[in-house]
Amino acid sequence: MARKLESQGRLDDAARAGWLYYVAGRTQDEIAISMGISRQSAQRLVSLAVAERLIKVRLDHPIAACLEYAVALREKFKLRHVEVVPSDPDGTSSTVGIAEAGAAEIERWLKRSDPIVLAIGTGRTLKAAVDQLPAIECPQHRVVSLTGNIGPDGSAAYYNVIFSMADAIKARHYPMPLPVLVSSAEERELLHAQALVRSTLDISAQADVTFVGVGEMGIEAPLCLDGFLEKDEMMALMRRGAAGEICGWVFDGDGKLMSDAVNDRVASAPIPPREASSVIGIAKGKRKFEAIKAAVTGHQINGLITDEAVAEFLLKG
Amino acid sequence: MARKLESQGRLDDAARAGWLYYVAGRTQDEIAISMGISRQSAQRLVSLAVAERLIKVRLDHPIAACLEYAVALREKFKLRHVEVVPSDPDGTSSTVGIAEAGAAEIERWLKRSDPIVLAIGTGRTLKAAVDQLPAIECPQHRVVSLTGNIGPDGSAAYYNVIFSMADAIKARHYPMPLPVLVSSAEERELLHAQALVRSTLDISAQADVTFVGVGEMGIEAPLCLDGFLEKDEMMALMRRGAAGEICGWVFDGDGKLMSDAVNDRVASAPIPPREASSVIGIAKGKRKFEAIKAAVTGHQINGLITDEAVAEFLLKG
DNA sequence: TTTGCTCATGGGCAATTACTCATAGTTCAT
DNA sequence: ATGAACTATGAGTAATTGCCCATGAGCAAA
Repeated sequence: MARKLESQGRLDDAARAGWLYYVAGRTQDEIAISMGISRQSAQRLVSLAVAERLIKVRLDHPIAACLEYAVALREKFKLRHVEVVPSDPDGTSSTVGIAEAGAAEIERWLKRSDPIVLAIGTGRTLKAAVDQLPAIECPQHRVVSLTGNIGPDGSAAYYNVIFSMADAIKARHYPMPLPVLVSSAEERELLHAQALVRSTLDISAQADVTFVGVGEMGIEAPLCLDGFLEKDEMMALMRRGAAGEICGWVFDGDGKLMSDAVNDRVASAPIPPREASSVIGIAKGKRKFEAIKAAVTGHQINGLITDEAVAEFLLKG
Repeated sequence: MARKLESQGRLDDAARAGWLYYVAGRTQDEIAISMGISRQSAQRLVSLAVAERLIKVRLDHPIAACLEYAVALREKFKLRHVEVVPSDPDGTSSTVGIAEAGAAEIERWLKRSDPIVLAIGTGRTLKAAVDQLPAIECPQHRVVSLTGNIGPDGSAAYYNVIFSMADAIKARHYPMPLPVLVSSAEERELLHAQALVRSTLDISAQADVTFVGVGEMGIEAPLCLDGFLEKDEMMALMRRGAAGEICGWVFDGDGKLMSDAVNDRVASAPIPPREASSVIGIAKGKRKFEAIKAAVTGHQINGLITDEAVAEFLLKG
């Protein structure tokens, strides 16, 4: 009884100390004096108030929700790095917000003074992110492309990510003079045997960090729009369970790379190992929901930069 | 890049840093590393988040002493709702603590799903409370001002409570384009006859809950500081027995509205009926002792949010 | 009464945070 | 272009806080 009252009184004191500290903004010394206790006791009361969750802190800013999503996603999918940007309610652009966040993350890596190998995929989102990079000279790093920069018609690349990037940061760069998809597995072997391509592939395998887009399936998918896949090929792929692709590598709903004729024709470098390096996907948008979910589920990527809408979807299931 | 965007981004960063510091409990060093900035910059962002009121702290614990005071006050003055916050021993601010408590109570009403009419007075304390409100959308409610928002010199309001509030909660709002005091009873009638003012008055009479400040008498009183009353008018009022005012309505030591020339000039809406609705006063401080006592004694208010010092005073007499 | 346990306390110290100051970069008016 | 005014930055330092530990009070069981 007395014990109970005592500890009740202690909680009251904790509440009072916590109030004086967090709400009134007094120092623990002042609190100690006004409550007639030692500073250490005041400190204990304040931390007790926190431990007992008497003190509720909340952040009144759109960012708050994003940060909470990020923590939850990192936990749920065992990711190394997650960034969630606020969704633009009526934004139609698929790159606004996310591009800036992607650029900021790329920049963080570039600012390192020790030399790193940075691998880059392709796609509209990635291009938008790279376009946000400021001109910072990083001659110590190397940038390597995972995917070819040749269009299906033999023309130069659509989303010329690596050249834009190298231009901005003045680093050595290793493009891949191939299309994303070639006509057969045999052709791929032939092309990959070329010395130039060979060295690019070797470097890509050493990547410290990789940034890739995540492509969805469907007749509006990048692979179709850019002419690498015909509509009927795409439909067939989807019937076989394809959920999305990264650098052309098609995976199913569990995020497993498919044993499929299409994957045999992918000329891109393999996605660098997720165990040893950071592979960060940059993607958002309703159309990519399933593709992103599959990618994180199957650990095709171990980092994700996305928006609130995607985060909600991923946490819901 | 636009300056606007820059400072927006800075607030975002501040929010992020504040969240990491207060909610996630990281040190400023860790935050600095993860955001790629110096420790000092991280510290600045955290304090910016506090300064910009992005961080809201509240104490979720009825401190025994305060709770006892509250019960005793509710009993003694037949009040519907009493809240007592701890006094800050040597705090000079007249709003610290009470503003958060006021905001929490306002929030409780706003969270109701059935539409209500919420009436609001004016004053520094009320403004401080409203500034603590988070952004919650309550389009079902209506907010009406009891007092004018025009200064004695014709300028816009001093403590623009209702606009701040409407801004935070996105509800329909009905301000009153009048000064607190006009020159004569006749002018008041004339102004009150205007259609716009008329409808605001009608709505205010239907208020489900009302939040008001309690003003004291004296040459330091709000009415004087804000220029509505000259010093000699105030002195005369006090000689005639004035003890305090709510929305400009002056009452005596028993809390009875005075039959006085000054009250004939008050352009505010009448205080909504205490029998049918909650009228909650928010006030603390030694200078307001007598005014608050009169207000609760005469049932000008039937709810009170105040601090320990006032509670002790009210219970002593 | 003794023993053994729990727990609050205050001292001391290391970690963390707040603040001041000098400097470098920017803006803006001349 | 030039310089004043302003702002952000990093270093350095003082203030504040967090934590470990030895101590002793309170209390229940032996």
